[in-house]
Amino acid sequence: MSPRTEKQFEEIRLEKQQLIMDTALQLFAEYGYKSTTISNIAKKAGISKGLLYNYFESKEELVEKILNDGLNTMMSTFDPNQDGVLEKEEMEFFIRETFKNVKENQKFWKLYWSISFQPDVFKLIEKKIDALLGPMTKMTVEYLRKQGFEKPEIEAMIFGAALDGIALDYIMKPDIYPIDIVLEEIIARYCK
Amino acid sequence: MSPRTEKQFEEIRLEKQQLIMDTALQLFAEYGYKSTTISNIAKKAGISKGLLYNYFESKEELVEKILNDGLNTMMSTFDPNQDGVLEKEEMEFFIRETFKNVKENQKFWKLYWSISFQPDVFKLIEKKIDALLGPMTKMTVEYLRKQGFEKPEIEAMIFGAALDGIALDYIMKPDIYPIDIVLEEIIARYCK
Amino acid sequence: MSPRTEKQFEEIRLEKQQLIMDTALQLFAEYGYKSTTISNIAKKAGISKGLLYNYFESKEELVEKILNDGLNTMMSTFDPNQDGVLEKEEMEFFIRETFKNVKENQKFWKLYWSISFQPDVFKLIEKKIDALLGPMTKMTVEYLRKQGFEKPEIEAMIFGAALDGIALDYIMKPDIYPIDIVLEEIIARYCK
Amino acid sequence: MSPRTEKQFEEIRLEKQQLIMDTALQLFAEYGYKSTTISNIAKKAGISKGLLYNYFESKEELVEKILNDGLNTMMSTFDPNQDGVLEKEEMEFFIRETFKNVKENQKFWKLYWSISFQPDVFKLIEKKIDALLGPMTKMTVEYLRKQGFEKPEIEAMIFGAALDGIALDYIMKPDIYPIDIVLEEIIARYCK
DNA sequence: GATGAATGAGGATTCATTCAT
DNA sequence: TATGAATGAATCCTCATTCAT
Repeated sequence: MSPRTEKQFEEIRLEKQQLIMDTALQLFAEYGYKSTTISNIAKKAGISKGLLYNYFESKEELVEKILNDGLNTMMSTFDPNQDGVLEKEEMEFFIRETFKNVKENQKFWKLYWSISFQPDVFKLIEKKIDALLGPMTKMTVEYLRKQGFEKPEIEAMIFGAALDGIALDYIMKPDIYPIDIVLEEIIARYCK
Repeated sequence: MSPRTEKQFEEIRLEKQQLIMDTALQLFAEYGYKSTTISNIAKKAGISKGLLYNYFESKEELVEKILNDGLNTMMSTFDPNQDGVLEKEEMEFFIRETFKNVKENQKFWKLYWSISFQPDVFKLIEKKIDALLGPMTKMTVEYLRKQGFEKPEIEAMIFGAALDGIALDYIMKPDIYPIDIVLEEIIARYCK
Repeated sequence: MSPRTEKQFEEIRLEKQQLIMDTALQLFAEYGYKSTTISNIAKKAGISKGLLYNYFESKEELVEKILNDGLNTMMSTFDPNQDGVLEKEEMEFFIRETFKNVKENQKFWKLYWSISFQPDVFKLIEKKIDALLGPMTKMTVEYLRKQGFEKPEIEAMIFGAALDGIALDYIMKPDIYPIDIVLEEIIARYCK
Repeated sequence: MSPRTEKQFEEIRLEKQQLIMDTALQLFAEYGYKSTTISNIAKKAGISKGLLYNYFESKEELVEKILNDGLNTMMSTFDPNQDGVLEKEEMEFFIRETFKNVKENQKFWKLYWSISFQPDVFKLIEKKIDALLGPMTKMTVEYLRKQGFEKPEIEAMIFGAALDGIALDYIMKPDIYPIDIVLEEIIARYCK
């Protein structure tokens, strides 16, 4: 009879918010952002449309939060000790973690790539992406220089492109892509 | 009412059809397929919506034709003598042509990538893509084996991923991406 | 569980009810009835939506009670001795009281006027308004006749319109409208 | 078989636009702006919802255009020779025209008054109203001064309030309000 | 061939109200 | 008494597509 405590409400909110985000991510990844409707999400999550708007102000805010969450997870694996310098072990760790992340969060990556080509949605995370990519590239160049690569700037481009391409190819055919083997080869090539 | 007149009509038809496809591609690339409306296309092409439907049965058919055209262009550069075997010169030619194509048809590639993550649209060209990718991979593997790469299957994956990734990175930042230098490096690495 | 406790409960109930009505009136006046949501009211009053429905059965009942309260306050200033006849002093008293009321309850008047043009809401108080206006007009006519006006029926119309118009103009620009001066002029003209 | 000419299209557009505006005004006046839905308007106008948006970008734009049209009509009757000075005949003309307008366009005036208390809608025409009212007041004051009124500023307030109030009272009870008689009395009082 | 008015199903969003706790 | 999560009908608006001219 007594009302729920604040803590109980907080719990409900967190759980339901996560449920909505998970469901939305799943559908966004499967059908694309534009082709997924709020109705679809609500139905699949087993809630009403109205409730979704109790948790997210708009479809845009929903996708933005999903993207931010995913990006934060990814960021945390790059340069863990935050000293601006990548050691060989850190690079290997980063590659392994990134691909572990890609494997575990295929849906996020599908969404991310798909969003990349829809300016009206991509703008929501553009700044964050830029803030993320700049330092990563710089540190990668320095790392490759230290590793003795002759043209580290170009190599960084190729390295980055390879990672992007591998992730992409894997995402598109996860069942048949031999990602682990490819991954070991990349590590052997760049972290020796 | 001479035959010439009919021929002219046919020419006009083809020109207008091309105009519509060009305009649509431009908008699809800039705003995404879903965010581009038939009205936008018609207005930008300077024609009426009705006329557009005189040339294309639906928005889907329009994008399908655009994608098919682009894919055909690309296919023609791979294994030009159609003997199923890639020589070093052919591979170099293919890489150069592909990237020339990427540079010249950025819009097509943007559309292509964006479409890749929208199953309801991608299904329109899925078969064609698969028919294209299978032989390409096989031939690339053989090529790499001939070139003396130890694990040609894995190398083909990395090679393909690198090309994909480079194309992607370039498409997203065409103004700052040093595509020519990266390209020469790739050729040096795979066509020596 | 002494009777005092119950009385306190009752007091709390009344206080809270008043709080809700005050808050609602404020928002109705500022944003209009339709543009004010139950959520807005509850948040501004610092209570939950559920509690609001504990005090009022619906948004309509809430606005109805607010309007009734305001009208009752106003009625009490007209013909205080309830003899159906207006003396000069009573008329002056009425005018002064009315405008004191208008100045003190601008929000109520804003709501009242706004409601007047929304039949679905106005119907809630229509009867009361008619019951109020009929006698007022009649008594005003008699008063003006006694005062020697030639066409008291017409004059009553003009008199009423002037009061309405002044109230309206003041409500819309309360900071710059010289209501006191205008008021004295009206009194000078009709209560000499 | 041949397409409609531009002129024909223009005609259709003008007619239909007017139909929509007329229908909308009727419903806005009868039920209020917020209580009138786009569906209501479309159904009553015998068109589809979509078509309405072919003519007006939004419900707001629709009401804005209706209000602007009505205000323009009204403006044209004030100070017809545009010399910034009101002669007795001009004032009489203005009063007569205004009330003719009020009688003929009751719906517009109902909408106008109702809108006045909904800031989110009123803001659409606020500037225009202010630009209209300033000069009108000033010219009225000068007129009253010329006419020998002792406190022309105050009289202008009362005059304006009376006109507002009369219009309002008439609008609310058009069937029983003796507007013509009241009007003559006003003219007799202010244009002698 | 060419036009753009017209349709209507469908999508995002709002909000009064209910109800389990 | 008090809370706010939850509902769903209703609202504004969009857009691929059709069709009379």
